Amino acid sequence: MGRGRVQLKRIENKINRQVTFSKRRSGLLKKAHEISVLCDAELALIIFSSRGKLCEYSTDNCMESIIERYERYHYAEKARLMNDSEPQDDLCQEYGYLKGKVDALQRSRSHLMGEKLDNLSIKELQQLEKQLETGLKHIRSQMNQQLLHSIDVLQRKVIESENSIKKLQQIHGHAEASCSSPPTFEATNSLPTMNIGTLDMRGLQCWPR
Amino acid sequence: MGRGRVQLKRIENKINRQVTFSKRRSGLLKKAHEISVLCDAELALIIFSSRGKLCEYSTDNCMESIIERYERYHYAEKARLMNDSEPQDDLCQEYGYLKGKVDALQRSRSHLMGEKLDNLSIKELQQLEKQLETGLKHIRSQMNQQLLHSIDVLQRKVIESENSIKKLQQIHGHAEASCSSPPTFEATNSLPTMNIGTLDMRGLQCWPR
DNA sequence: AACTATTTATAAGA
DNA sequence: TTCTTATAAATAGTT
Repeated sequence: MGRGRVQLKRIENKINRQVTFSKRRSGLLKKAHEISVLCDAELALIIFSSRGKLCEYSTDNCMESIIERYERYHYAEKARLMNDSEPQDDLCQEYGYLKGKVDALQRSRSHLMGEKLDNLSIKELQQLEKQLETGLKHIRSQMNQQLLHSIDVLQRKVIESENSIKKLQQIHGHAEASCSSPPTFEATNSLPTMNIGTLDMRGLQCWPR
Repeated sequence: MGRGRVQLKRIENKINRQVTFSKRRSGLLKKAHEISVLCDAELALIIFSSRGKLCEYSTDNCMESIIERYERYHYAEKARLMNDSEPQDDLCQEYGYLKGKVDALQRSRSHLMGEKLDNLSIKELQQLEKQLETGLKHIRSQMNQQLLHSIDVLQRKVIESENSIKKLQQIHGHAEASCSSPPTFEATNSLPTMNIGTLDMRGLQCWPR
């Protein structure tokens, strides 16, 4: 794209490289955002320039959770690589302690994700099951709260705008009172049936993050 | 690009969305590769389709090291913000990195346990829910396997002892053949219905730990 | 940072 | 899926 055909090899001129990088980076970020929105995909993009500057994009602005999801996919391999990692010098006790902690946390975390269960006893598995069931309950309750809150906020907004419209109509007389009244939204506590699993929340400004 | 102008919003038609995703994904991967080569940049791209399929690109095919670099970049910054008085040597950096990692793991673990959910979006909560459900499935399947194995071991033991008893009876004659024969256990593959969820396993010595 | 001649990406159709 | 093609979009080289 552009006046010359592009050769797929490193641009040797430093200035050119820098300029091209800047242009293409913004293009790439734009396209990443587009596919994310258009196709409902979740994606993460990490770019380090040749001078080491970081630039990133991630769907919903949650890079960490996407990286985590990615690592779940490759968990087995990663665990293997981490297992034969170096025996550290003990320059710093705290450092060793932290390393152990990372290991322990990682083990605990994989158990919670239903991985690496081979060495667990029936009793431990039962405990884990109970733990996950409790966790799920909390998560669902939290989801419910957020949804209800969003609905509440929306209801208030609708009522507000309805009131504003009524006031405007009163001020301007009732010349055209019988036509083009806005649709109304019944503020009721009985929510209509909704499939939360497929509810599109992207436009909704949810709870304080 | 193409025959129509593109609206930046989710494509509602499922087929269209899928096709567009496929096309744009390859475009994105191509551009990612190009900027990487042309501008000597290091980059990582993770794409999850709306149906959860993973697709990835990374410079020099080393996703993990780029992710690690990314995390170090952030942890370093974080550490610097937290105590900008520290003279940073390598060990301290490594320490800060591990500390950040512990934080991240701890957060992830809490989320999996249904704790500290306040800062999660609806989307993240839904992801978490799905993750836990998958984990539970694995755990229950693992439990089942262990239980079936224990039962198998017990059955074999019972059959062995029955055989031993029969042999002893044959050796010692049939003087009292009609009284006090031991209860028999039918070695059958069709297990009786059992409620695994409430089965009391406390006395059972299960499989190698 | 803008401009613009070109190349490239891709939406729609087959 | 894959190909074709008209058209929108990106961008290389230039100002």
